Amino acid sequence: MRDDDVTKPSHLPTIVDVAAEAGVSRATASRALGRYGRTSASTIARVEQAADALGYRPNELARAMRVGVTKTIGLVIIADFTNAFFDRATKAIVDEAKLHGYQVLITNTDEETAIERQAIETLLEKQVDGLIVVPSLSAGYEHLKPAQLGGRPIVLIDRRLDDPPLTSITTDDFAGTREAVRHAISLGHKRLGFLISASSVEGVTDQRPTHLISTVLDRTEGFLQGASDAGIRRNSQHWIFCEDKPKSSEAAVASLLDRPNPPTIIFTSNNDMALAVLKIAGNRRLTIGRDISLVTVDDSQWAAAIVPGITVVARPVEEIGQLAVTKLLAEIAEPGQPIEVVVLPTELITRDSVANLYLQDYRVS
Amino acid sequence: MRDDDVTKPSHLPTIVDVAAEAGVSRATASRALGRYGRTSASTIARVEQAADALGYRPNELARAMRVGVTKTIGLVIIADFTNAFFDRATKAIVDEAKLHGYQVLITNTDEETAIERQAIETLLEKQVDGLIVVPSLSAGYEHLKPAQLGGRPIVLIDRRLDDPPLTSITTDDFAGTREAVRHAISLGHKRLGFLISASSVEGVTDQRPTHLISTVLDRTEGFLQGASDAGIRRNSQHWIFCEDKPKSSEAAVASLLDRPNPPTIIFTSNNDMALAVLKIAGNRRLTIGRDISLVTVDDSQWAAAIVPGITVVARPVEEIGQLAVTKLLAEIAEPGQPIEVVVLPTELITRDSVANLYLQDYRVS
DNA sequence: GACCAATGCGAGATCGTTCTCGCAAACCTT
DNA sequence: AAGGTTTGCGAGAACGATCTCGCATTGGTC
Repeated sequence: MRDDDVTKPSHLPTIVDVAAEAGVSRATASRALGRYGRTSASTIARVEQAADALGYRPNELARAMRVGVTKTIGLVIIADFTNAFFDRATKAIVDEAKLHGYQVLITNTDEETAIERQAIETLLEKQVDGLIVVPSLSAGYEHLKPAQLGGRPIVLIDRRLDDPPLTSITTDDFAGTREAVRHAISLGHKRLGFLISASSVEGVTDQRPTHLISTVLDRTEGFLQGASDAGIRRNSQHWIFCEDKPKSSEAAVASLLDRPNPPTIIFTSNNDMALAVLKIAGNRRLTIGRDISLVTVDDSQWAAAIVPGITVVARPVEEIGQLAVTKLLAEIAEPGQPIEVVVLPTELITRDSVANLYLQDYRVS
Repeated sequence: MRDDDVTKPSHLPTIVDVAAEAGVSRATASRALGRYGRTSASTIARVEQAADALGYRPNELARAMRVGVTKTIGLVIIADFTNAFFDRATKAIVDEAKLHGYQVLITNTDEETAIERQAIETLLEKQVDGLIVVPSLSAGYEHLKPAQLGGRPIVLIDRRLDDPPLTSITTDDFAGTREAVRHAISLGHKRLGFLISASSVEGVTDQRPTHLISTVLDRTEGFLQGASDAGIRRNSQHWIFCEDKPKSSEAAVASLLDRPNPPTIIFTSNNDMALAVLKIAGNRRLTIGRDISLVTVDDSQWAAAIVPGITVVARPVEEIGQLAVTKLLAEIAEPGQPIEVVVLPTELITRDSVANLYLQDYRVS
């Protein structure tokens, strides 16, 4: 470690410094460090010694430019890391990528298409090798078409898209929610409330929005199917669509509860909305799992820990992240993989948030 | 939009293609697009037209190499995005960075120094302009010294470090937890339980570990000070150190509760541990805020929504993230800023998880 | 000793930008 | 009309790596 001939003060050592130190040419130094071509053992040793004497670190930018590969993938996710899904997915993706020697450049759209478009643009300019995106709700997805991506592969998570056909990793939310509804019905619930997140909506509405992201759509259809399978009449189903914000969700819960013949159970399409139910129930001194029941999509630590435990439709979030990365890297390594729409199964985890009405008929109003 | 003269099938358009299309030189095209130097209005128009006819997107790698700036910062965080702190911080950092035209390359160490060192190495090779890191517990921090960083600025969050003196953004956890203890004591609590996260520990122990990260240390000291201020005797303080894992935390809670003269309140040093308390309390049919009280550090959505609401020492997490980014960018823009140790205030948010023992003396065993 | 193959190494091109510099044409100014 | 100044543009170097190619040297074979 010859620390300081202070000839060039800043200026990080480059490969030419290493070459000079070892008394060889740039080419030889590169070959020695990169272990390709033919180099004698002795010069390899000399170059390596020179390299760490100087504290040489290769400039990945230069390398990337030459070889055309950055070993970086871009992740475009909607903003809410507080959302139980996206933080777990992010972690899984970062970890899995690292396992394969990739790093991830992360951006978030706030569910806004303009930002998403911009984010993808920037990522592409930074020459990411591929993209993982959860597409925000939008009319047009032209910016996700292969041509716009400069041939760089992309995989979608959480939500599928029909128009530009793309590989996506999703879950069978239809079956999952249908199962949840069946479970509730088997416990005697007949008046069902559905609290559906719809970012396309302002505030709260009974009207079904024109456009729902696939995840929400599947959940909605699952609820519907489960209910109609059991012969639940349409007027015993309480649908309500609301914006994905605490205020709106809470208003929606309140309005559900204030209806004549209110639901005995509320299904929510994500964790944040489940919290809204908890909050309003708490305000009204209603006990979850007794006075009002609750099932939500996505498991979380708190859902398992609190009393009563919340019954959930659990999705294999980590698996989604891992699969997204492996599929993406496969396509990067060998372009031309078939487009794949992966649908993973969900799991109903029953805890204590749905009351057994057969054991407490007297309580039902 | 002349879509396809299919002369060169792949090969993204570069600036020479744009120049050719516009009938000017590379230099002129660059100048026109980059709006520097002198270029006539008409050629600017022509070049721009050519650029978007071709769908030209600058290669940020090449640009970065030339100008020596990547507009990218590296974030090295410990793994747990599920941890209420780190996911919020990440979001805040990503958002704030975007606001300034920066993107963030994210990696996580699993609280392991070797991984942290490696992660920083990789980030530096990718030529990030600066680093934000939450240092993992470790003996040596040589890899955080300026020399090892090639002069690139760094700011720490969540935890401060004494040895290499570095700019850090932290909170006054000492004062925060002391206030929490005072609050509990004012409500009649005299037997205090402290559940302290210590990643350096295996399982559960009463012995104070040799090394605690600054955050945990401050909280510990704060508890201690609060207790001794009120004259709480040492043998009424129940300390327990445990690994930051669900299993260990739950074991620690159980062991606390099983002591002779068990604590009436448990302070936990993070959210995950608070969940452990909730869980064990639930198993034992103990009601939080009545049979056992709870205060934790860090607010979260669930802590506010559940019944009873959890009293917390809230930290301004988003502000930490924002400040970290602004300080870092300031140093990037103008190196030589003084080292700064920012300590932000916390806020005690009282909800219903700590029982008022003066109103229910009869319940105290 | 002559020929051929194998080996080790260096010169130089390349990736896609930016930016300095100099040159020519156009534009004043007197 | 002659000089100087401005303006617009292009040639070419630079950033820091990789990698092809060819040249010299070595080694082996008959």
